[in-house]
Amino acid sequence: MAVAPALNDFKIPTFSVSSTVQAIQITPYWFKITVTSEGALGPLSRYAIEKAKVKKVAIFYVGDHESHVNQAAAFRAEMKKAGIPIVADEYADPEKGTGAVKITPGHDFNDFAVGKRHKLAMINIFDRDAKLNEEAPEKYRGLDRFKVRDMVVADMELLELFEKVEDNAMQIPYGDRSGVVIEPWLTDQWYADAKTLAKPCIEAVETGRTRFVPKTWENTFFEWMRNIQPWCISRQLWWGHQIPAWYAPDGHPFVAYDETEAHELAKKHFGKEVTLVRDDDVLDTWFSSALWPFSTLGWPDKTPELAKYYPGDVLVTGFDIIFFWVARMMMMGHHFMGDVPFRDVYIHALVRDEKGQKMSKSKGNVMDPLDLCNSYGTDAVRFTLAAMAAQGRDIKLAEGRIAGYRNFVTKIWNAARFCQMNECVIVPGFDPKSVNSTLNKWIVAKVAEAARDVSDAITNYRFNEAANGLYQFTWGTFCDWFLEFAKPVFQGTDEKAKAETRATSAWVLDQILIIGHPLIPYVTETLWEKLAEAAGITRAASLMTTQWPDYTGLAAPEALAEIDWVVNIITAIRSVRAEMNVPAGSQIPALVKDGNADTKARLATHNALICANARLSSIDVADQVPAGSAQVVVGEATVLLPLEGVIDFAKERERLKKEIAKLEGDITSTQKKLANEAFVSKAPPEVVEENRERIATAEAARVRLKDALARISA
RNA sequence: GGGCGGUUAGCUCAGCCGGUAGAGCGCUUGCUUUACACGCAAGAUGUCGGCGGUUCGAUCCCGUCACCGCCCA
Repeated sequence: MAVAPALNDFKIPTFSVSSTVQAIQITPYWFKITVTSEGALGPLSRYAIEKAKVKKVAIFYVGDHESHVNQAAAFRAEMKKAGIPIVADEYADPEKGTGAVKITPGHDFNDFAVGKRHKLAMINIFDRDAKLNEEAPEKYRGLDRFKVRDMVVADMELLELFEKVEDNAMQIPYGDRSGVVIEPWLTDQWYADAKTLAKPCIEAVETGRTRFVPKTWENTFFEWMRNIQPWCISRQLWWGHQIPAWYAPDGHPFVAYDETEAHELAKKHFGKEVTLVRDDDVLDTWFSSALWPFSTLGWPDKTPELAKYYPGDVLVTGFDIIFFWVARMMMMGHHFMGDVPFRDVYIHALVRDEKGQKMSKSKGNVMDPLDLCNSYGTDAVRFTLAAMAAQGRDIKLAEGRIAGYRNFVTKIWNAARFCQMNECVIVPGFDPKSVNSTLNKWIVAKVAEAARDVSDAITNYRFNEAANGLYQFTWGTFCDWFLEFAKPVFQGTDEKAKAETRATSAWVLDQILIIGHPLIPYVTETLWEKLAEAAGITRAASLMTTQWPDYTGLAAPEALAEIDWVVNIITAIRSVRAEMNVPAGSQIPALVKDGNADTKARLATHNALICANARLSSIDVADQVPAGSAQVVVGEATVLLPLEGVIDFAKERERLKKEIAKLEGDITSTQKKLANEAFVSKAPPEVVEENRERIATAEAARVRLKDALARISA
């Protein structure tokens, strides 16, 4: 064993069980300790009864301790006669009780620290079942701690030394599995020199050789590593790596690589062969686990895997593991490999239960991911966790969220089905740069944008943004608009356009699978295979090992502006229809007034598309406004829906007034801002300009809306 | 007691370098539009915890208070 442990004085173990601290009412007992004829020193506070059986308690004073001790000289002499030391220590609080308190260094963490400071005897009064041992007065030996507590009270009452019992809330640890109060218990343990091991790890984080994401977790790491205590590596379990320490008959320990070496050491020490007994304890789980980054790669052999994969790129883990695993892996990595085990440490959110409680196996409040997967699908669960994995925040897992993302997975499946029905088959060698139709250029550019967003987000460990980017593109852009716009093409007669749009659709779907794969691996991998099958091709690789594509050179600003305009005009018309309660099924004509050249051209090009999606019988350019039209402003133009006899014009007037009022509110506040000289002179010019444009746009729209209002108010 | 984080729509949560707030679910209204009702379309909803400060301008920066949570002692 290369990390030579030192036999430490003591450890106060809790048998490696996890415990929950509960506040319970316990009852400090007050006893009268009458020492001499000069009188009682007074009741000792917080006299935890089960510890009082031992004669050799230490009692100490605080504050003005010299005078206290002098005053109590007689008491002190008496205690000394009984072999009980009195010490002065800051630990006792004179504000509470009498300022004098008995301590039991062998049975309390704080008392242990006081005991060490004053070199007091550490007396253990329990056996491993928490029954009283031979250190206790004879009548208590072999009896259970709780029973003895009652007996001591009775005995003290008999001696008329019992003063009172008080209620006092205290934090008591209970074993999570046993449900029993856990008692500190003195045993010998092996320790590793954590301070030495920690030093290079601290430096690694300071110099950025290991990086925490989010950065704030550095503080947690530093705080712990800089104040690190010796690491107790002994565990009293029946399984695990046994501690490589052997004891001679006189108790002298030999730490060695194996038993043979231990014998050699013993022989050197004693000058003869002796019988050696190996320590029963096993190494702390974290000790063994800390070897993981390199032991899994073949260490201690110098394997090619070790050379290639050590150090790793990233460790993904929870913050509660920073103390345990992360720090330990770094210690061991540095010690054995001379380098950090990983470059980045991504601290992910902790998934809590619906009450915000940390899930724990021993607590039994774990939401079984398999159950969730059975209900919603594994992709939905995985996607939900990614979507909620915002940095620096815990996740309270809500099932509604999972159901929502389950729908998303279904949506992709249905989109693929739609593509299949429309013969959108993968065209080998398809070049997205080569597409001619504006619609196809538009979606290709949108793919590039979405892929870049998702990719950036993943690179920066912003998985929620990656999930959101994929979702918005797939559903909000590809399904809601592109496929809808592709429908007339598929049903049309322009074979050339049909072929290109089919090929483009298949390509886009493929890109969704690729960029979506890290988040929803199962549905994407399945579709990846099915789409290839349908196209009669063989994929070069499974989706999992497919290269992330290069999407450079796919931008198309003009196509983007053109189709975005189509989207806007359709949305605007739909909105008016819905607000005016135009029956969803009825096809109505529309007219466009005051459109510029661009608008007129786009209107001509996309006429059928707009009609189909806005449920229009026709849409044409018009100079005249028919009486009784609902009107909506789209950019510089106004769209008119002649609805004489169909709609309620009082309602339409209200609608227009409401929109005008909204615009006027905006205009007023922006004007106010621009009237502020300080703003104009101090704000960045582009911000000032932005506000000027805002006001111009709003005013233009207001003019058009007012016109519209005037037309139907006559 | 020390440290860290949180408080944003009914719920669960985003919001990067200060420039008039977003998502999912839920809700309202209307849809047998031949991929999808796990759907489509349209909509409503916010004193960005309170109070001060810095700034031309604060959900964002600073201070402070309140409440909630976590870690350590």
